[in-house]
Amino acid sequence: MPELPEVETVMRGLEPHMTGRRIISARISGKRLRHSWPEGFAARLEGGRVERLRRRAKYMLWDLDTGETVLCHLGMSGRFTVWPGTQDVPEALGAFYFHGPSEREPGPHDHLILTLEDQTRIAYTDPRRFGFFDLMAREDVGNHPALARLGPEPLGPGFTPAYMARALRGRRGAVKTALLDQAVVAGLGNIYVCEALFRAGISPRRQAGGIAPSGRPTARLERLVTAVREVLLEAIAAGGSTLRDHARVNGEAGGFQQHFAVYGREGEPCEGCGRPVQRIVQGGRSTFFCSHCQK
DNA sequence: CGGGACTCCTGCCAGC
DNA sequence: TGCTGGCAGGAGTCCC
Repeated sequence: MPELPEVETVMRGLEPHMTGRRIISARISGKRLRHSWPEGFAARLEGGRVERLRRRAKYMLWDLDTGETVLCHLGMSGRFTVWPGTQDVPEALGAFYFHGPSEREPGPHDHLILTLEDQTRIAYTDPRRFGFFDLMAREDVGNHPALARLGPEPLGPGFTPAYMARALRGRRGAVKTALLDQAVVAGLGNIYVCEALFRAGISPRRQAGGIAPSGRPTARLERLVTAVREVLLEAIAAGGSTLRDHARVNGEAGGFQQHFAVYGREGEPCEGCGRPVQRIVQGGRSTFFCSHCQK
């Protein structure tokens, strides 16, 4: 699920339920996710009021009035589900994650369940356990190892053709691999890199440094920056992409997967030229592209 | 510093 | 029907 648009969708879904509310109970599965749970994690959340939700790249942050900030990454399969306090647990989701509205016993892949002061319940579910939570003083957030070396936000002012020219100059690896490097630009994943390269008409196999030989912006870089921004904004507007499960906190699917031009479409006709979309492997991960439309 | 291989974990699907 | 291998939206570590 989670690249930048999916994390943004989840955060927007959680915001109206969490912002301004106090956490009265936090329960963790105790199972190790990508990292061990921080010392005293649940106890340090309980009693805290959520002041603000933020996103940085694929990370979500919850600022609490205790002075601490929760850092969360969804990994590959992490998702949040919300049950507003005034509402019954939805039937379908209840069967899947909880055993019933009264019991609300956690399912096997629920790792964190919050209860807020108005009885809203928020569950974090993650079968593969590649996600993680951390907790730190708010002023230390920027120094957290996961955040300290991230590149600019692709939807922020720092992501420009001039920046990309400097960032890619001299890189000998493929441009596709460079765009997945969170130190180059923070928040892109496999789907949106494939889609952006298709829109920009750039071959994923092209050498990254070859797009910016002089370290100055080029027409290709202009197209790339524009394509990345457009694909992300469209995906956010569609509520993200849902491949195997729901991305949104109310259980509804995102819709952007309907708009994939190349991702997951090996063998299907390219919407530009009709030739079959190809799949190759780069850095151990699938790349989908059209070798005719992308040069 | 760059980059490829490998790793963590479970679920799902195609193919036999 | 049932098993097996491959693959999946991420990212850290190790090694060259």
